Parts: sequence; C-alpha cells; structure tokens
Amino acid sequence: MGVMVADRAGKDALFDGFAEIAKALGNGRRAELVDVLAQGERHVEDLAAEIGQSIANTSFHLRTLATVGLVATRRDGTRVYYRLASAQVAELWSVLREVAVAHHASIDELAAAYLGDRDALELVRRDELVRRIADGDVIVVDVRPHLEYAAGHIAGAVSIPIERLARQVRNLPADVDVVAYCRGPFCVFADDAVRLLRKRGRRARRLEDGFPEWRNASLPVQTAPIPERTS
Amino acid sequence: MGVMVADRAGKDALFDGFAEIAKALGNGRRAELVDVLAQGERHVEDLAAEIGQSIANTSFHLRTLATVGLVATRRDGTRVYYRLASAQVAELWSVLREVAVAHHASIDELAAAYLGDRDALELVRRDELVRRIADGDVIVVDVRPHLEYAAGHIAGAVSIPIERLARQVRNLPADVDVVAYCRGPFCVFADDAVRLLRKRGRRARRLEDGFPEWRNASLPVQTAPIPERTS
DNA sequence: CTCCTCCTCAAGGAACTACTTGAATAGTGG
DNA sequence: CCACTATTCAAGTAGTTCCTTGAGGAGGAG
Repeated sequence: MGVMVADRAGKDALFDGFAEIAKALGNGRRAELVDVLAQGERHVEDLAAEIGQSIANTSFHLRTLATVGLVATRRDGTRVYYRLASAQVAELWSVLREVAVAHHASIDELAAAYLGDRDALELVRRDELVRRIADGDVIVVDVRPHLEYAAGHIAGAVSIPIERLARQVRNLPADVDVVAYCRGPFCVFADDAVRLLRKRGRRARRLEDGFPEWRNASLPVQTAPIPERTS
Repeated sequence: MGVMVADRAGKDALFDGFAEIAKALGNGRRAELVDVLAQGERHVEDLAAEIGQSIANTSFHLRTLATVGLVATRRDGTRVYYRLASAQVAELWSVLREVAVAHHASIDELAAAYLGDRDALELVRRDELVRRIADGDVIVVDVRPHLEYAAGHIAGAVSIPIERLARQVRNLPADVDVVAYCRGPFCVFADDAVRLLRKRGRRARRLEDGFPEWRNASLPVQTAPIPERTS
C-alpha cells in the first residue's frame, strides 16, 4: 500500500469486474429480459415466449444475468420466478437507454422502424400527468398484459390490455382525455392504443415512458389488483 | 402499424442497438478509458499509457467507444483528443459502478485487493464537504495529476498530485482537517494520500467519490487553472 | 517538399459468445 | 414412491472479440 507504482493487475481485475455488468447487458435478448423484468417477476417459460427464444437459451441468458447479480430468483412449486435484483437495476437500464437515444446514431432509425411514426403521438410528461390525475380530468389506461398491471400500476389507472382495447373503447367515457402507458418509452402497446383511440375519435395521448420509470420516480403506485374493466 | 402481432425482428434490432452501448462498456480496458475520460479530454498516447495497453489497441478501443457515440474527438495539430460525448455518459458509468457494488458479489474482493483496507479511511460525503467548505474549516486537496486539476476541480481545492504530496505535507497548515479527493470512488490516489497524511500526524479523510460525481451533482467547480502550491 | 510524429487500419491467431439439440435434475402431485 | 413438469446443464458449431505486429495516412516543422 501507499504511494507507489500503480497496481496494474489489480486495477485491470477491478475494471473487468465492472465491465462484467455491462457485458451482461450487452446482448439484445438479455436487454429485452431486463426490460420485461422491470415490470415485475416472471417465470422462465413465460420469459422465453416474451423474447422469442428457446427455453434453454432463455435459461442460459437468465443465468448470465444472475451470475453478475442483476436478477434474483424465487421458486414457487415447479416454477422458478426471476426478478430484477433491485430498482437500481431498472435505473441502470433506463440511463443506458437514455444514453443510447442521445448518442447512438442508429437508435433513431431502429426505433422508427420498430415503433412507426411517433410524431403524432404527443407525449404527456410525468409531472403533467400527476397534475391531471389530481385534477381528475383524465382517464389513465394501462395497456400492458393484465398480470403486469396486477403486479403494480400507476395509482388510479384502469387495466385494458392492448388486445382487448378495440372491444372496450365504447366503455370509456367519450368526453374525457385518455392517457395510455405501458412498459416504457420503447414499448409499442401505448403507441398502438393511442392510434386506435384516435381512429375512434377519442382524445388520446401516451405517457412519455412507462410504469418502471413512474415507480422509480417515487410517484404513487398501486400493487393491490383492481378488477379489470369488462364489458 | 396498429394492434397486431409483435414485430419480432424490429424489436430485436432495437434492443440489439441498446445492447451495443452496453457492449462498448463491456470490456475492462474500455471501462478504464471512460473512467479517465470522465476527468477531461486526453490524447491517444496518453490514454494508452494510462490503461497500460499498446497505442494501436487503445486506438481500437477508442474507436469502439466512438462508433456507438460514447466518446467524441477533436484534433489539435498532430494529436487527437478524445472526450466523453456528454455528462450523461459519466452518469451512466457512475450508475453502472453503483449497481456493480450493490449486486456483483466479487466486486468487494476485487476492490479490497486493489485498494487495500479502506475501513480506516472514513469517507466524507459530498453534502458534508459542501458545508465544511462554506464554514472554511477544511483544506480540500486534489491529488490527481495536475493536468486533470487544470481541466476542472472542486471550487477552492488546491492541487497536490499524489507523487508530490510527501514533499509538500509541511506546507499544509497543521491544525486544519484535510479532505483528499481524486478521480472517483475506486481511485487509489486519495486513499494513498489519506494514509500518508495520517502517518504524518495530520487529520485527513477522503471524499466518498471524485471530481466527476461532484460536477455531475452540479456542485461548484473551477475550470480556470489556479497556480499549484509549490514549496 | 521532405521528414517526423501521432494515430488509424488490416491481417491473423487464441479465446470467448450465442444459439441449437438432447440429456439430466429438482421439486410436485398423486 | 412414481410419473410428471419446469428448468438447467452439456456438447457442438458458427460467428465474434481482443490483442499483436506492421503498414498506411494526416498534419506540422524545418
């Protein structure tokens, strides 16, 4: 110890350790897994379907994430449920995406190709939505799969999974603004919802990001399941 | 567009794009480069020496970082200077380290092996240091290489690069607390400084992290070079 | 212009990564 | 205890990454 020649091997090993975390996120399929897990815990089979990979491969990717501590597991009966190790991991994922949007030239094109033209979708910022919920002049619709809604959602939101939205539009009051949200800024569900609602003549916009960002900002959430609006 | 089957290829491509950013940080040498560049811009030869790699290899790693937009360049005469693309990148690096510390089991050992026993080093938190600087009852010492100090430092800090500290201890007033800082929470300079100062009977502690975190927290910095304390 | 310095690019080999298929394991429910 | 289900492990292959060496630019000084 003390003031001496730099300990190259030790420094390299430490930074290799940091790099392992980045490497774990350095695969598109694992990134998708983290994105889904930010909504709440899921079992392997379910996750495999979500990312469109084989179960064995998905299990392998989950192990990679678990080895560096980004995810944790819990067994329930025959199933193994994976979850993010902490909200900090969701925060890391969020910052990573922001940097990608700000600096990585090709993200714009890729996002445009996947999400379609977003110019018409007018984003609602979190603070604006907080205010409008307080004023009570807006309906907040969670268009994620119902299980994700049940695991946690924006306080006061109703659950209408995107695939049921077309059938349930008529149950929404016609003269109130609708704000749709889903998993995050790069999730298509809310985009699709806004387009559909507008086609039906409703005033609809989407939240700028999704539930994980809302929760990480310490804004009010509900975790007790609320009965889904049925027709 | 609209409510239809998920566009798997498009989604995969987008998330591969995000993963590229992580992949760029997913190498220990590139992580070291980002850590150094968070202090300010540097030219290639200098960076190669800093990370202990060949110039060609360093140039290659820098190109990798530049391709995904994490770093930017500027030419001055025959030299090419690299810098982080923005403060957001330093923020990403910082969050990544925090997650590593919180969740990656082996970081503790690696950090202990590299940094030595830190228990005795009593950390000073940023907010405490802000208060004590305002009270004027502390000397803040920047122990990084002088060029990094010149590129930006905590407002009011004096520059005593670690390799000169032993010779300059006598010039520090004896009855005032000293707080040392350097590049970040995993930089050895400040640790070494505190150990040295204590051996000489001074009251010394280290700042919890380093200059990049101070600047990113929007705390007061100086960028105009201040004459170095000489003996 | 010519030389020099600093940096980047290209080729090549060792080591690693991603995904597939098929076998093994752990825990449950009867 | 047996059969079953969900998950993990193992082996194999195609593709990628890291680092080295040496050649090829770009810009400035003389």
